[in-house]
Amino acid sequence: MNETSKSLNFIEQIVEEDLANGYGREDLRFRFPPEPNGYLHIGHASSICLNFGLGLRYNAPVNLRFDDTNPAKEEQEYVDAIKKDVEWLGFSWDTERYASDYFQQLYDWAIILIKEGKAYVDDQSSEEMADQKGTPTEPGTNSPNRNRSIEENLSLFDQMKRGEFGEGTHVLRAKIDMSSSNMLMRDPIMYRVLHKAHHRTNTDWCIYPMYDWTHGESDYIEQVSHSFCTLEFAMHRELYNWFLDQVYEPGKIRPKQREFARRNLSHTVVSKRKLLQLVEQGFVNGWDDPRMPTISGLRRRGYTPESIRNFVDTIGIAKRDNLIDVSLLEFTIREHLNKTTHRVMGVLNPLKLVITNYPEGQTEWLEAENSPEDEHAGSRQVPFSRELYIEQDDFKEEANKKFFRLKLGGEVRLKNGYIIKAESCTKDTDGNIVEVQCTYDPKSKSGSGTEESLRRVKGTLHWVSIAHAIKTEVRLYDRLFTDESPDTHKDKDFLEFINPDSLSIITGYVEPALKNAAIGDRFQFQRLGYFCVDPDSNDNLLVFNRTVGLRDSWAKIQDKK
RNA sequence: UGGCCCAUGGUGUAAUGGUAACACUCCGGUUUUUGGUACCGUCAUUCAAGGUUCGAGUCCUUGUGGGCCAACCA
Repeated sequence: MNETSKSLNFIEQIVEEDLANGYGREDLRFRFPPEPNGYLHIGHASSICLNFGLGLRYNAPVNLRFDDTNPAKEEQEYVDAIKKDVEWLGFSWDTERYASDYFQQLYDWAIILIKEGKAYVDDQSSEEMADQKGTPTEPGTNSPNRNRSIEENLSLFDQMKRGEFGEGTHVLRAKIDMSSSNMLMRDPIMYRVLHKAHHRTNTDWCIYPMYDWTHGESDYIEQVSHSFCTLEFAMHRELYNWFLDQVYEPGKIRPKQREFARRNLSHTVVSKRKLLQLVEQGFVNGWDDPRMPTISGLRRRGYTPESIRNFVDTIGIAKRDNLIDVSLLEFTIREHLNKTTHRVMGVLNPLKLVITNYPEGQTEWLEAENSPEDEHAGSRQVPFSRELYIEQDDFKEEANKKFFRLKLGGEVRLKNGYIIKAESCTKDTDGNIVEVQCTYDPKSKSGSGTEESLRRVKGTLHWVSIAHAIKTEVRLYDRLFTDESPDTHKDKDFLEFINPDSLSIITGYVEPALKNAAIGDRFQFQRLGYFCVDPDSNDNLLVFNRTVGLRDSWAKIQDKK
């Protein structure tokens, strides 16, 4: 990681400035603080790479802290998935923390606040409190309970803790300023009553701290130096600092919150709430559905950690609203897979090709290069015979000069094999071409060095020998939404933009070398794209996911017509 | 009609008062036994108006546009 020539993003600059102003390098500490209420998505990858990247850059510890203050939404399943995803992306945390580890400390501090007259118990309804809250343009009014005695507050809060009150009946509020221009400073709630079991503390508590009261104090407990979050928390900073003021002791590290813009990806949604909706309402088959922008979905789709890190690095960190084109993500995965995958042949829309002058029953094993990008990748043998499958798109009875593929009377090379010439074709009663008959030039075998083998023909087709091919299931994915920014329409729900054709499942035929492919293995199906073996595969059936297609300039030429 | 934040090619990000650049996309071309890859090239950028300065994308003012803020969510 030689970053010397690379410019710093504004977050890195903040750290650099602190260092320049005397901040101790050894005092640097960061954290990645997910709430375990859903799976991590590509947007989180930015935050992960930012925080763990800072840790790597400064050799500083980075904690993985679960922000688990709401037992109503959080589950162990999510904790496990998050840990797996962070590790898979290639990062190691210093210590695994939970905000729930700090419930006792938070409670003790809350008692102090009450004793200092800085917090009070309110037993009004949420509606009443909302009314008193005012609006962004009008100040709020004080709660009638705002000036309860310290003794009464202590007693009430104790009763809350002991479970004597029902949910929604009592809260502990910080006494700050009901007329602040910042709504969050209008006596924010610190604790609410929740008679729910927590995934870690079980039923030890029935009062749970709110985000604002928890987050900054957790940073402080862990002595995190820089606490980076997304822009929607910018207004929370004032409160974050106010809460810190209440507990801060000189000499300790005082965490600093700064905000950056979350990354939006085109043609999808990057919000745990909306992704959960897609899962729960069955628009996708789970959080790791390959169409999901989740880390687990991308992993199953065939994305590599390297490509995601490279993507994140390319899109950078800033403060303005953004909508990153998914084509950039596709570029980074193609870039990595081009260099790392072996080339194989598979046919997705088969058209039977019969080589009429090739001996019946004969099989010949042709040598095929595994990767033109890697001279050490070696080669393999591919069976060739009289009856093959080629792609339906690769044959036309008649076509103009721009069509480099097979047409009647025309020649193409079969990749790694021979030059063939289409002689005739047969059709079914509906006029669909069902078979092509051709002849081959026995002297044109690839790599044989003969004059005929060196002849240049414009088109090269991939193919499989019908008798040797493995029948597989292939899942083709398209963008999940038809709109580039489905959740930013004020008058329309994002679900209205679901792409009904985001998944199509077809039967494909691949060369026998893939017989022993393992789950997760990635390949380039030549001329088609990158594919990986899905976990749904079993001994009887290989299932492939198309990670991404190859760039297709022929398709572009077609589109123009 | 309050507060906070933001504004650089189609997209994203740099330029830290001194020649506006990089990547992706788009378009065109060269090479090619993948219409892939690689390589070359074209088009295209500082929201507006004032001000400070020898010099402003950068600093100041005002406007305009966009985002966020009134969950016992995070």
